[in-house]
Amino acid sequence: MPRGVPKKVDRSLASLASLRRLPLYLDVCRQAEAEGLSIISGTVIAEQLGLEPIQVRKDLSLTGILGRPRIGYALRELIQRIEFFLRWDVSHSAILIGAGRLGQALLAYRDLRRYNFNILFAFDNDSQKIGMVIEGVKVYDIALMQEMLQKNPAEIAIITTPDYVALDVASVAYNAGVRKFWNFTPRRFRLPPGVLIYTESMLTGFSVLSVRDPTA
Amino acid sequence: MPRGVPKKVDRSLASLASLRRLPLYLDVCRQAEAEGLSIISGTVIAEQLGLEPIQVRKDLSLTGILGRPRIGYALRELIQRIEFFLRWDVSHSAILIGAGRLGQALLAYRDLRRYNFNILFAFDNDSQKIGMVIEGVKVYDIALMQEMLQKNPAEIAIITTPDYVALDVASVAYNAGVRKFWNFTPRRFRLPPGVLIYTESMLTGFSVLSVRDPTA
DNA sequence: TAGATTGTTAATCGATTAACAATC
DNA sequence: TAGATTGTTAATCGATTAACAATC
Repeated sequence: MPRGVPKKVDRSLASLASLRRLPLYLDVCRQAEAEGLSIISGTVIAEQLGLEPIQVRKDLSLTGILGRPRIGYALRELIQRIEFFLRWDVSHSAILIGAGRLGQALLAYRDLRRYNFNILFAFDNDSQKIGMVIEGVKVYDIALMQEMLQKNPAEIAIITTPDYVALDVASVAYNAGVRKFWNFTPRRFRLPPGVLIYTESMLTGFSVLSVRDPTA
Repeated sequence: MPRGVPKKVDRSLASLASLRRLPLYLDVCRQAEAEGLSIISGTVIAEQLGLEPIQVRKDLSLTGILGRPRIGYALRELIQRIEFFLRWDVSHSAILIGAGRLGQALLAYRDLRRYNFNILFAFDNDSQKIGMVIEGVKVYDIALMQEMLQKNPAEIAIITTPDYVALDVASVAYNAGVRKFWNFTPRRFRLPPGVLIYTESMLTGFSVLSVRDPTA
């Protein structure tokens, strides 16, 4: 195939499934690089993840990278292209709503930070927590959220409140301009069109674990 | 279509996608029941979740339920059939490895408890935490894990440790007979065949939130 | 060179959606 | 009854996998 021809990167071409696999490839690549390698083949990536090589190649082609037959992909370039494709090369600002145990666990999640996920502020309604600094992030009174968001726009709102207030706090953030929500409560909610809500439900993991047979 | 004919329930027919939607239906049904309804149609469920009615009907048929044209499904029966299909009608025993903030958040996750997810013990290597009782679950020295597991078999091991010990603690649990793992660390690991590992990675959510356009 | 790996085009597979008779 | 909803069969859609020429 012709080399040196830049391919167009179209993020809308990526399926949800591909989007979920790309971080896995990135992880394998980073580890390989840490081990001193400078080149990696799709076959090797596939092997480490228990996937098919063709699937890896197809996914990687989304990033526009061109590999060398018989050799593989240049590691550094591949890492950069995956990060670029996922937009992890630029900062993503976020606020955390609900500074309980789950929220605090997220504040401490190293990999998010490493990939430019920046939590600006945390909010809570518990006077015990207000004023605390957790993992370098200060906790503010939730009553100040709308005002603070208007002064400091954030791309993403993380919702780690009790579920019965999820919609309320999300609505406030929405009114202050937030259009992406990362919902960790078991309650799903809807907002006006033009909003992206990604819900992490523990129940999906539990359903897979209870139904699937490990020996199958 | 013929009514009163019992349909066979085959859990292996369910795709991962269907398995993820079933808890959503269950949630809608429980809410409807709480509101005093005794019947619900696939159309209404679909509407509340923003899905297509045909998809809901197809998924629900997995549970073997038969609805009535023009009417819908009997709520109580539907709830029971979904719970049965997901095996949430029987208890699932688990141990928690790593009683940090994330682990504690899971101990407090009400919906898991409600669906018969039973965390028997927690383990940690922090002497500060050993002996504590969190949400009714006692924290033991991780050195006791293998021994305690052999006396009290658990179906699932939840891994909420730092990532660099994930494989180690999983191996111990594996040797003590655990065959299902719920991995909350960003590190993927492999165990011998015949093991089910479900990994919750925050990076998948982040990748979707950073790439997808809310207005699209 | 020989042979492994890439990228593309085509085939397969599986899941979603459409169509529609049955029926409450 | 008329019309909404079910369950099934068929069609469509999209993702995965296979095949294979190009090539390092």
